[in-house]
Amino acid sequence: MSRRNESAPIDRPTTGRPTLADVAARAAVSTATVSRCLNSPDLVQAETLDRVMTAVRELGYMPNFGARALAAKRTQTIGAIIPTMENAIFATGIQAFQEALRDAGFTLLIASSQYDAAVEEEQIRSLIARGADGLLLIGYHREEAIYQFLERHGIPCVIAWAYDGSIPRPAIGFDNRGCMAELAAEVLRRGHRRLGMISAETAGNDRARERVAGVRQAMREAGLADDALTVVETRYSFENGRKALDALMSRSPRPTAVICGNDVLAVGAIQAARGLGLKVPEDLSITGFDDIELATVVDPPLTTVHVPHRRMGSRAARLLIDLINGEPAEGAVELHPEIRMRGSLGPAPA
Amino acid sequence: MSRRNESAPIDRPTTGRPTLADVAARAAVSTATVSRCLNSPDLVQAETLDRVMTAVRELGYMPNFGARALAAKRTQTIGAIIPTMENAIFATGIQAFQEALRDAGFTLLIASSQYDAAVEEEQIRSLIARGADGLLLIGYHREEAIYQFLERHGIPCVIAWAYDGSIPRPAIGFDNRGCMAELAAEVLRRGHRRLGMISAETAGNDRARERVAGVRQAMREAGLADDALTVVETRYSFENGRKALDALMSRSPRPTAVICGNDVLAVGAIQAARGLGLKVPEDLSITGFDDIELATVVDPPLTTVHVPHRRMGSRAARLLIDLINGEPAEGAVELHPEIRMRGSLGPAPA
DNA sequence: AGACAAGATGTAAGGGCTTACATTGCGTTT
DNA sequence: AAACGCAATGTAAGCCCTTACATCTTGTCT
Repeated sequence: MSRRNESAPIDRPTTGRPTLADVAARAAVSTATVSRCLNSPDLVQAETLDRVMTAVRELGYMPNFGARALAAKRTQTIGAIIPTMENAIFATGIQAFQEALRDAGFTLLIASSQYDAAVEEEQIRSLIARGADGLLLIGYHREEAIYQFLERHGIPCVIAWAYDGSIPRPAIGFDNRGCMAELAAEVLRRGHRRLGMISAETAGNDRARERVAGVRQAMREAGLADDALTVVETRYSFENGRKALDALMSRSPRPTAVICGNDVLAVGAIQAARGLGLKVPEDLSITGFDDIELATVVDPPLTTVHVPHRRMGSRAARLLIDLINGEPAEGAVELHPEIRMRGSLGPAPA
Repeated sequence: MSRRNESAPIDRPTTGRPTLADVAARAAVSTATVSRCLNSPDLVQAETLDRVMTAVRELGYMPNFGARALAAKRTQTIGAIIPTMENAIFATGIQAFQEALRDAGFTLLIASSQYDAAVEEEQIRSLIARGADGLLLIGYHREEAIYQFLERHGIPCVIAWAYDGSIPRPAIGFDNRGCMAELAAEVLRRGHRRLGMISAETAGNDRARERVAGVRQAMREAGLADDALTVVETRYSFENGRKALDALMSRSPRPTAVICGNDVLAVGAIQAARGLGLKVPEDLSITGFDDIELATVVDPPLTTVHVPHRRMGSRAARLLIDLINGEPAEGAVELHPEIRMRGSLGPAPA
């Protein structure tokens, strides 16, 4: 008679998922002890721990997340809602965010809102219903009621990809307006006087709005009239960048430089310019924003604003975890992107 | 005295999330009725329904996901584990998958495994612990024990991005080897006799392995010796594509065509070729695989295999939902990608 | 009018886990 | 040797839902 047979509990169910009770029975301890082995192993004697963990392994036991969340009122899960996963803009930052969370024992749940406020709201509810201990959201702009809702539920929330010192909310990001103004100033310094801008849709997107405002600000500072700028709004995609550039170039007089709200649009714009037989930057300068990997892959490489995505992601994680643990968090954090001068920006044609 | 005050329950807790019981009290019904209003509204009288839904709204009630999962033993949630979110390869397909799921009332949970089998396994467990009703996995290759584990737990699972008629498992994908063989045949037809290949790491990646096998198959069929092909393995990224091309070109004799395991590597390769002063396709032909949007953005545009990502995603969703509902599912589905001939492939230099 | 079916609602038993509190068994202290 | 404190473990009360079953109302049929 093998010892293994002896120690197997009589009534071990052979069907369905094993539960804490099954493990407890097999290890001949109470469910409380099994729970402790799993959650705070230092409270339990080495020998007992060993016996329990063996049983866990033998049964292939896996705690039921729902039950655990119900009993413990926390889930070690945090949720992030990003506008889109279709392009690389958020990928790097979120990746870093996830890595930092994992190091701290948290799991990340990601949802994408397609830049739609109603979808975002639904997803906030869904993530909270799923027991998210905290949330990462992109940009400040959303209905006040949502913030109140989060507050009422005691769900900490960090804003990323935007920074506004005047808003007292945990955030990590950068001054979209200021960065874009800086870049636009560089463009103007090169003699460009008629500008085009391809922006993301500004409705419900404060980052896009701020970037447009940044260009206008630089223009005012350079003494240019508002009508020296033509703005086209479109959704992020190569294809839309192409179309938008065609639209800008069909106007007269043509702009000599086109500032794009992000790199994806800028790459589309470069391609369209090539299609029109325009040389970049000799005939037309084009700039981007974000500095995704693609920016150095196109020809000519893109002059753009380098956003420190990885740093933003990992600090967002730290910020959020501090908030969840009730530790003193550092409030809003401002990062300082730098302009990367590359081949797509040149002097205005004579 | 306002009616509102009258109808408010005495002991309505003012703190924390409202529960079913709070709603029930406020609407003066039992918790069972509230539950029915939420889950099968047609079982309940219109007037009662109205009263309950009003209470739900007034309290901002939101069911607790964990409790619901515990009680109902299903979650209307399905999980997907993809190798990476860093590039666009899976983005489109997953997007379509998610949309189809949403239409059917399911929520998608996404995890990324970084092409690491151990991470994938951990994530499978985590998704199941979270109560996923079904799973989407990429490619067939993983330990048999994992499939048994899923079976034991009764979790339906669909494989995507790969199709192998000889494996009796619900799947939707395409014949990676066959498609690549077809493309390679086109390359050979143009007179190329010394080939290079930049592949993803083949360890634990059956799609990558199959694609390499496809190239070899085409070569054998054309009567070429195995050593006419040099393969470099690397992880997916522009940067790695660049380095790999440099490596291939430092050999002698140089290949006249480089077949890449996917479009991201191919774009990197094109860029590196430009850096070496090589003209594509006059001096060197380069091909990709996937036909992501980027393929038409580079210069020259990429000859590649067009994978119908959206179709694959939405049919994967249907397949999985059928399995979950115990309906007769259609087993493995084979899609037929087409080769897209573009500028990056030309005749072998004289 | 009485019997009965069908529809609407209520009652209460779990579902798997965590954790406050109770119990047990030691080694120490005096 | 009695008293005590502490470490290790057990007991059992929830956490918030869903749902089988019981109960109560109506309306219909004969």
